[in-house]
Amino acid sequence: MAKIRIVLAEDQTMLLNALATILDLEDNLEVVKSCANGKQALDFVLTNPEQKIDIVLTDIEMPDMTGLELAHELHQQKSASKVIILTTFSRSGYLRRAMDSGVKGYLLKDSPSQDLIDAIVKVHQGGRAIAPELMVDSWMEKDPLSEKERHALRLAKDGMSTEDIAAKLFLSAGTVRNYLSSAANKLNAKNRVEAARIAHQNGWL
Amino acid sequence: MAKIRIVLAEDQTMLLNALATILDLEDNLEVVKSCANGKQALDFVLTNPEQKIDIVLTDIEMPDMTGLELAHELHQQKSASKVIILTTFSRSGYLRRAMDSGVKGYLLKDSPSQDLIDAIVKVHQGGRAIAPELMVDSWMEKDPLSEKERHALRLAKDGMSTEDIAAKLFLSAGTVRNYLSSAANKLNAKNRVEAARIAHQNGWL
DNA sequence: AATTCAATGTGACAAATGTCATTAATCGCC
DNA sequence: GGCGATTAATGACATTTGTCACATTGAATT
Repeated sequence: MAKIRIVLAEDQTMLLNALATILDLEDNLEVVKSCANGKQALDFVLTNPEQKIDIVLTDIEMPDMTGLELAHELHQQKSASKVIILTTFSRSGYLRRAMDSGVKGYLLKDSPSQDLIDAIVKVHQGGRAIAPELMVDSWMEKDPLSEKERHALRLAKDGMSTEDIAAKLFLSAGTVRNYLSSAANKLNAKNRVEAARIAHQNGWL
Repeated sequence: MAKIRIVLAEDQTMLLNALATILDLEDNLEVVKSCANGKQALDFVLTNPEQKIDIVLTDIEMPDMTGLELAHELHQQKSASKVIILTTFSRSGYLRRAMDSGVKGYLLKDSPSQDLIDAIVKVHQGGRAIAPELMVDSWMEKDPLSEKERHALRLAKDGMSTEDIAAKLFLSAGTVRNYLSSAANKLNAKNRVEAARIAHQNGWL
């Protein structure tokens, strides 16, 4: 029987190498390519359709292109390759966005490597594989923030002043304060810093 | 020739499993035990001296006991086992503390897995192995913060108000503001948030 | 006992932030 | 054209934060 053909995308080289090695040890799996970011993986899959990639296994937070963007693009292009997300973060916002992009599997780096192998097989056979931790709590509410609020919060998180944020977003300082205020209000935070923390934890930034 | 005997400490199970597998594939290496945090590794090494562990390979940020604490303890107890740190973060503060605890190797998870294997052998032979990225920039200045400043900053980072921080540290609000102000001043930050970010990036929190 | 020193606290003021009501401009839509 | 919805801006005011000069306290040193 043909092996399951896999592309990896993961920016931690150590983990990328290690995963490639252990997956290749399985005799029903074959790692066709290892990529350091989503862009590389997307290019490879789209420009080499003859490679018939079954599974794209990807981290989320990576430079250049995140795993969520990768999944979104593949979905748009109606690629036959199925995406499995492998990430550190159990953030409900991430899971939701992944689901919206037709992702078939979502695992945490906390789980044992055997789970990953099981998930790959399961997804290849047409199933789904979602880490149980995620089903439990965090399917809940969806991102309440507007685009502007999100952008302002992202900058505020690093300690930028209202003025600086306003300059960067081409808005007036007052408007920025309004956005940050309403964001904090939506998130039940006492100030912009707490708001940024909450949004970040939920994968909304 | 006897294999190099290794204990692993890493809280990401996926990476822990994967590392154990690829290191065991090398015929001069042997992974004796895999631990999910520093405490487990410390216990194992100290209570089983007959195991003659050559290398303790550990992550830094882990629950229960960090890799830096583990290294410190082993150093205190004059253990013969040599410690290699494997971490995501190239923070000068971490490297400095590691060195102070007699650590022999400090690698980044960004490097290829072969580097790790090389480093293990090199350290076992009595050498050192420090990721080149670290030698370059960040050996520089040392932590300028006082204990109080550090504590206050740590709380401010999550968005706590001056009042709340004061309550938690059993100080007056004014004192807390003084500490945060002087911390921001030392770090050339414009406010507490930026100060916290800088301190965090340098491994001083 | 007098002196030094560090840690903590206070008060006063400036600057930044949070909150809210209101207005203006723009766009889609009937 | 008129209507509601969205987006941006403004002004006013309260609260929080940043800065600094200056007590107060207590422990350590002389």
